[in-house]
Amino acid sequence: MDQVLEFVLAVKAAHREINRRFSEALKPLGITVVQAEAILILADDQPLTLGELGSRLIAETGNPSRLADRLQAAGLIHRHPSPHDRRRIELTLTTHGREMATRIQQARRPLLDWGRTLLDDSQFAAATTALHRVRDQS
Amino acid sequence: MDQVLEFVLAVKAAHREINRRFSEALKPLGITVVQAEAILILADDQPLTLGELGSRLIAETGNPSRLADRLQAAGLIHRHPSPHDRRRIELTLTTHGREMATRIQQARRPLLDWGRTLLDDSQFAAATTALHRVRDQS
DNA sequence: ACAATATCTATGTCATGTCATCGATTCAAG
DNA sequence: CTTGAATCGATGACATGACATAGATATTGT
Repeated sequence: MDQVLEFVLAVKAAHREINRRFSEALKPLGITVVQAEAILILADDQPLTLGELGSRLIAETGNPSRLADRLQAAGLIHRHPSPHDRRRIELTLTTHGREMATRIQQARRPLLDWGRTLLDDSQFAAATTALHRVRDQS
Repeated sequence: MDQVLEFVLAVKAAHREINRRFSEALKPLGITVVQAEAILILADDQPLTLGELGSRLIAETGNPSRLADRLQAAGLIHRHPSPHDRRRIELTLTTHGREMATRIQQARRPLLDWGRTLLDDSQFAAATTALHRVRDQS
C-alpha cells in the first residue's frame, strides 16, 4: 500500500488506541479525556479565558464553551467575567478541580509507564519529530 | 516534558491536521472523511455487511449503521438483507457510489503527494512502525 | 463622539465515536 | 424439537469536533 496512506492509517489507529486507554483509566474519575486535559492545563496556568484554553487544547477550533459547561456542572471550575474585558470569561479550578488534577496525574502514570516500555528514547524522538512535521507543514 | 506525553500529544495533533486536510480536499465532493473511507473500502471489497465494514474502518466500535444511513440517503450505497442470514445487511456501491470512489481517489492524490515531501522512506517506515507498536500492544 | 470593525462567548446544526440496550434471527445444548 | 445463548443491526444517550452565526463588548479610524 501507499506509504503515506499507511502512515495516515497508523496515526489514526494509534490515536484511537491511546484515547481508548486513557479513557478507560479516567473512567473511575467520571471524566472524559478532553475534560482531563482541560483540568491539567488549568492546574498549570490559571486563570485562562475560554479562548486561551481552546488554543492550548490540541483540538477545538472554536471555543470550548460547552466543555466548560460540563466542567462547571461537575463543580470542577469557576467561570468569572474578566473585570477588564467583559467579553472574556476567566476559568479557574475549584478545590474539587485541584484535587481532580492530582487524581488525573495519578491515574495516567501507569499509562505513561506502559508507553515507556513500547519504544526506546530514539524511537520516541524520531516518531515525535515525524508527527510534528505533519502538524507544522500547515 | 515527559517523552511519552509529548508523543501522545504529537499523535493527536497530527491526526487532527490530517483530518483537516482530507476533509478540506473532500469538501467539493460533499462527503466526510469517514464516508470517503467507507466508499473506498466497499469499492475494494463488495458486498460487506455492516459489521464487516465496521471492523475495516479504523474507528467505530459498534456498527456503522448511521454512517450507512447517510451513504444510502446520498444514493451512494444499497442495503440488502443477506439471503442466507436475515440478521445481516449487505452493502454494495451504487453506480453513483462507484463514481464517487474514483473522485475520492483523485481528490486525495495531491494530499498523498504532499505527504511524500514531508518525510523520506526510512522516516515513514520508522514512524509507522512506532505507531503500530502502540496499536498492537493492546 | 461616532461609526465601522474586530473580538469573544454562546449557541445551533451536523457527523462521528462510544456505550448501552432492544428486537429479530440464528445457533447450540439437551 | 425446544429452550436458552449468541450474533447482528437499529436506536437512544452523551460528549466531542467542526462550522456558522448571533449578541455583547472593545477597538479603531475619522
